Amino acid sequence: MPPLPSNPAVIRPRRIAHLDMDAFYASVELLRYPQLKGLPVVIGGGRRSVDDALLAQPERPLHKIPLRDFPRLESYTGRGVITTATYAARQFGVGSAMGLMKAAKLCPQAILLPVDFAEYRRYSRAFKDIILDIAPLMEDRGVDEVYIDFTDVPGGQREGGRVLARLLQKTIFQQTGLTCSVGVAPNKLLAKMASEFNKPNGIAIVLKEDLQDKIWPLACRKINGIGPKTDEKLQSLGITTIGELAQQDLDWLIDHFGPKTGVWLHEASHGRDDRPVVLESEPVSMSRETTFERDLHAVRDKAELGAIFTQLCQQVAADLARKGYVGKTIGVKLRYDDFKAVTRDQTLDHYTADAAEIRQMAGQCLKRVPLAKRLRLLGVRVASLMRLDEAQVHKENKPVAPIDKGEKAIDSIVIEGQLF
DNA sequence: TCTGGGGTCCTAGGACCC
DNA sequence: TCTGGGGTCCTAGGACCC
Repeated sequence: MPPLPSNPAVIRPRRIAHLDMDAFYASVELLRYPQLKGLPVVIGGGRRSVDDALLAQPERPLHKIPLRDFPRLESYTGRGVITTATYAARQFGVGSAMGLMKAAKLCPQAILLPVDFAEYRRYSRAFKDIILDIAPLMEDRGVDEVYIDFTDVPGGQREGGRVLARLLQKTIFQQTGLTCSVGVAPNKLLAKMASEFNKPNGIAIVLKEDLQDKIWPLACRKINGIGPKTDEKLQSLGITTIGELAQQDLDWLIDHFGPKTGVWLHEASHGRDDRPVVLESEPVSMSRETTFERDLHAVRDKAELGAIFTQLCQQVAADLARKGYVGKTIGVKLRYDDFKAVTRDQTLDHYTADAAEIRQMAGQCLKRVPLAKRLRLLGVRVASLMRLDEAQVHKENKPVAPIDKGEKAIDSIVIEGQLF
């Protein structure tokens, strides 16, 4: 067999960057409220408008609001969790995902700001547009993170990527006032780890030959994809660092973690990862869920639950419509007061984005779930999505069941539903 | 006064078809 | 008639990430 023709695009060593905004939500808030700089600030909580007091005086600019007018953590009651905490707040031991009530005990004087996703999304769009102008191969990984393929960007190979990383940092800071950290490496796996090395406002370059010195001493948990469960299992097997993981025999890893995870652990520990930078992707599902202010009972709180349920269905339907999708797998999610969760879903023979139809199907799913225990969360999900424009093409080819139930109001279905 | 909300991907069993 | 596969879809749960 003749040798395959060489493909320079494949052989060329990749330079992949991971760019991570520093303390993104907190930094955006500090642009609005610079008077909070250096203070313990916690962002989180539900939709209760803790900054009503601030907005109540529009003639007073935000940056002039005196500290005493900001709400404090100690006055919070509810089930929210911390989304972000500033460094000053972290000194007190509070951190991401911690319940606000618990945080209030550790640092009652901390200032509590509500999460303002609309504002964070604006800044997210802004910094991503800046990146796209400079380096067009960008993968969106959420509101504050991206991967960027430096390989073919002019200057992307200089100093291992440092020159381009510096340019991105500088431009983003000039245009938004926000700092970020960048890691550049031969692949996404290593780039992600590298971006943490010199936080905040740092750059780290990792080359293939740096594996032993820079990666192997790290805890296994630093690998994106090894979470608390896998880490615990690794620890129980006596493996703490990535280097120790790399020492393990592939067959031994497969025995303990299965073929897929076993191979992946082996590859990751050796710094190997050939995932491409993905520029565009289609959503798989859309959902809405809510945790109640107090646990609700399916029978005793039937009316309240029914109203919430309907609202969730309407929100999902609105999300689908706004983004231009239809779906055919409808499901519910419940979390009981003991925090155990269950899901039920069912697939239709046609696509829909209709609130009433979603409500009806979700109601069917709900009937298959035990409802003796009290509930703390209810969610509605639509999956198996298709873009609306494609769905319409399908519809022309072969007619599907009617999506529009017309004036058959949601209210009537709520009454008919017998859900609780 | 523990533990949000919105996602993706994987596994595993069963149904069903070829 | 019996046996054995493979492939795909559906469903439930769980790990993980931002």
